[in-house]
Amino acid sequence: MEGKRSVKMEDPNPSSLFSDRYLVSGNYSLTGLEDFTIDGENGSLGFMELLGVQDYGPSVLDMLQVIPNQNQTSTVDQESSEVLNTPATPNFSSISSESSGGGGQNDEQAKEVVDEEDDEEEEEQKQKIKKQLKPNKTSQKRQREPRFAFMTKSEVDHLEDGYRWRKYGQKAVKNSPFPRSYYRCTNASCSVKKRIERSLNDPTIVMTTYEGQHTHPSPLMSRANTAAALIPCSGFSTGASTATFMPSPLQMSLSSVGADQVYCNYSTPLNFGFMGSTNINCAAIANQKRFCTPPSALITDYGLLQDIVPSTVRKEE
DNA sequence: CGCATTTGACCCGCGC
DNA sequence: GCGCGGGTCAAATGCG
Repeated sequence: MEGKRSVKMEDPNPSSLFSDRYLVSGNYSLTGLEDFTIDGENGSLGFMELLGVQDYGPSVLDMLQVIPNQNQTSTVDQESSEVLNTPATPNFSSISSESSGGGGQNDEQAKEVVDEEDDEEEEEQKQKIKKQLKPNKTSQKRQREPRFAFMTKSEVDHLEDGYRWRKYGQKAVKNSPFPRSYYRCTNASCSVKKRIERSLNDPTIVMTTYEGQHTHPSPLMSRANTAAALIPCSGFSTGASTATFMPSPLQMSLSSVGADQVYCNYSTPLNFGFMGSTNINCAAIANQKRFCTPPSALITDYGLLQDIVPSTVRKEE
């Protein structure tokens, strides 16, 4: 276990570090995985709350909140306020596309003959089914789950976060050479989605946007909850310390991902305590850490705050 | 064989 | 109304 390290928010050149759009007040202390707090102006859903992790174990991010300035993010706030109370409704409506009519064809040949027509009819039927389903889905304006985005300086796009994800889509992003990937939680009863894309401003930064709340514990968490919580990666105490705020150039990313709240983490979200295997986390962190900006002189006392906001990212818009 | 990924098609909302 | 871009679906494909 490492001793606590305290860091004052105003120490590492806050004017350039933190966007004026994201108000943060108070001091926070950096430790392995505990006693890390950042006080915003108002309380709202925390990252882990939205992920539904808070019920399953201790987390640094339980106490971490980044509150956007309301003036600047009013549109986002409005949207989020619309959906915050929306229960997570599973999207898995079982549609039995089997032809209800059936019409038992005993004769194979007759079946083949009819197949072509059936194909068209089936297509039409499918279209009808779709159209019938549409109003149910869209009669009400599609409600969006609260979103959380955070940024991670990482070589790999898809960061291990303790949950299992299934990729269901990928789209090219306008004005960006990097595609956006869409993932859905593999748990059948869980409708959480996440999007992953690389920052246009800094390709080494991965923007991960979570949408919805997990309705189940992390698969890894259930196995290695205690171990992960008790044995932080001592070699990379960045788990807590890298949670930070939106540098100016990346503010654009906030709007692009449509997140309600944004966490910025230039190391990795991997060792946030709620994660699973410590070994896995450490390895991943070690791998990703190499892409962080060297922290120069502040690494001892200030953790990796300079990692958090590399100078290259702090350029003006 | 089961599950995950890929990828083109489709749908929808929004701005003009 | 139309076009564009974001988001999702689902068949095809890959992989262990």
